[in-house]
Amino acid sequence: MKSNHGLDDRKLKILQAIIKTYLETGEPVGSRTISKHADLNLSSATIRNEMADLEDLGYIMQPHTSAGRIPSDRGYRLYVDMLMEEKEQEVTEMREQMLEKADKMDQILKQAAKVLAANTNYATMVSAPSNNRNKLKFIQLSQVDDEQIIAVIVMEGNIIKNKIVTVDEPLDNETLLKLNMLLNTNLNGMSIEDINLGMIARLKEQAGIHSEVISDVLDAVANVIQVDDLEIYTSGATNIFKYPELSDKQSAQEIISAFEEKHQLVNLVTQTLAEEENKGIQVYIGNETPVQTMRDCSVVTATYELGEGMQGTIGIIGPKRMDYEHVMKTLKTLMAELDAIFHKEH
Amino acid sequence: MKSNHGLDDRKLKILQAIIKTYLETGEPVGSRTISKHADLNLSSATIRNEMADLEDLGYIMQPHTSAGRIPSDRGYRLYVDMLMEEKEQEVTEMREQMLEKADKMDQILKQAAKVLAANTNYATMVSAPSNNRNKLKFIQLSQVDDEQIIAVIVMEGNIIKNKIVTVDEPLDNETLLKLNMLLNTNLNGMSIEDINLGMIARLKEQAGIHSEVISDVLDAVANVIQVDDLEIYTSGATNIFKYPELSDKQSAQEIISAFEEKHQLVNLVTQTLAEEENKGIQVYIGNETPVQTMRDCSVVTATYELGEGMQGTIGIIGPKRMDYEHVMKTLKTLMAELDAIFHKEH
DNA sequence: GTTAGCACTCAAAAGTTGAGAGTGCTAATA
DNA sequence: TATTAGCACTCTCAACTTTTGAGTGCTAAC
Repeated sequence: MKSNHGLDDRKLKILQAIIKTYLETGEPVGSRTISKHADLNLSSATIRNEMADLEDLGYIMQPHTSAGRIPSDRGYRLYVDMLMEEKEQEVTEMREQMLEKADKMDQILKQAAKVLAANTNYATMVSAPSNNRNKLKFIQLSQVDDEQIIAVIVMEGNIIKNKIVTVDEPLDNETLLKLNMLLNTNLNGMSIEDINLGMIARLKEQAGIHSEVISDVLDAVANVIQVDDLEIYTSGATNIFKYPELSDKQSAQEIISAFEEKHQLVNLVTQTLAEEENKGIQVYIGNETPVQTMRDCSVVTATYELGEGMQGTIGIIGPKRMDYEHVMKTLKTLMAELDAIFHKEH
Repeated sequence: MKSNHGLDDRKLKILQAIIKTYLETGEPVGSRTISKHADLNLSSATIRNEMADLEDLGYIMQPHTSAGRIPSDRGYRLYVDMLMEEKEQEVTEMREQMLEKADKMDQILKQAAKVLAANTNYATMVSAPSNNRNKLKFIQLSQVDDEQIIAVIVMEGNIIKNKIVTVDEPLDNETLLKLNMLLNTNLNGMSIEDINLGMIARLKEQAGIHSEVISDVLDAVANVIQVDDLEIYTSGATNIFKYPELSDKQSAQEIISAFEEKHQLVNLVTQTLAEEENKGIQVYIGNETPVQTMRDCSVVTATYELGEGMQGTIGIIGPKRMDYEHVMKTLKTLMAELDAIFHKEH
């Protein structure tokens, strides 16, 4: 009884057995089922007594009298916490930078979501790393036609953004060269957070009559890196149909909507990134979730880092009776995999 | 009895009444309901006789004895064909080019899908125009760092693509300039279909020792414009939950999957684009659909053209008892709207 | 402290019934 | 001859009842 949950060893074992069985079947589990469990040799009657206690303590509950028991959110929580303790040390090491070489980052992340979904049979999401602290690596303006200039912005990690800027009259080659020089010497290595008003004023001043172009370009830079621009890739939303408890019309509609309108998932990302203390894997059970429509689900998220404060989120959404053990293992593997990919194609 | 469907006027009217009523209610419609219809003054008994005929002819059917009738695919087809005839002339004019100024084309199309879904309460998809025949407008190589060159490719309609090319050692400024000149003078105004082996050989020859870079860039061009790259934006997939006949687990799962894995929708796009004769609006009813998973739906598609053979597809997917009239009208309006948007921001 | 046994509860599945909607057929009507 | 009224019949659906079986709590015995 060292932990603060106030359960003796036997109760813990029974609780664990209940949860595991429930994870497999999705049906309330009765005393008889548990009594047949190999490792603890107890009659169903004894189990019943213990179950009554566990229910009083709030770890399990009955959907109705004379049904078996199902784990409560609190029960899940205890179970997950125990799992976490076991895995903790292994988890920490996997956060490694997978920076550089990501021309096709979007494709890789999309694929990651897909693989994860296929592997777990749950719904998954992967957010692209936020670019707030990412540094500018290269900016270039080019004249496309008489009225249009294209600004190409490349950031660390080879994230590329473009913006068409419309001008009244074409800029001559020399001016373009000058502006490019100006932008690159001043902005190289800066993050969006580094670019303050003073710097902007300075740039504009130096640009002279072309300050407007600079303005537009800086707008583009800011815009391009905006948080609400946050790309989110999803996969396997329809997996929820595999779990009857989530696939009544109402729930299915809500959950799938969230996956369709990805902005609903942004909460999940920001929340996950906000929880500093636990940078590894996080589990939201039922009402703990930041996304209201997923209150009947469990959500497991992990933060990955591409170095330099660029971090993204991976999430798995499934029923509360999710196979937490497998999910965590798979998350870890995926991280390793991603790592390998980002490094392989040097 | 001018048309070849072999129905006299009265039968036609009754069929129409049946279909319209069914579109509203979603329930099988009985003879009594129709007999109360204002414009044809007939007793239910007469209607029954006519209904029996219509059933023999395959236009309607009974889900079971002593239920009302529902339209068969063939019935819908006739109904839709008649609608089409009415609308045909108006439809043709709306195909106008909405070329130029589409830096944010993707956002506009995404929004278009959303609006369409909100307006119709069906699921919608919008495909970005295929770039097969789109012309290159501007290509530029720039050195990003020692090992990397970025190729920026701008096409008519301001569709921008990037590709990072890795090189063994940095190219000096002069070489870059030369290569840029080479690429632009040769490729400007060409479509991907225009670039043949001869041209490639010529380019490589002129590039001398840097032919490899040219190779990579051309690969990039080809890749970037690939058909399977076909962007498809979707919205309102969960609308299908509004139609009981589509929202049993099985169907919902299948349909929503198609929307999630957009590649399943590619068929729809290619098929639509393939049907040359009818460039306006197309309707696939039930089994007519090119997407197997939508065999219980109706799919209405329209082709839009951005000039120069760049065309995309808009699709609406809903139950067979779709409000065809409204859908077609909305499709038209959307086209007009898109047109306005693409021209407003000159 | 553990267990066997029994009465009790409840949900889900399987029947049962009645109402309602709709049909097909026949005979009467215009 | 085309239309209609009327009636017997069919079938689904919803409401209700019954049965079954899993599971419980409690008590008394080990």
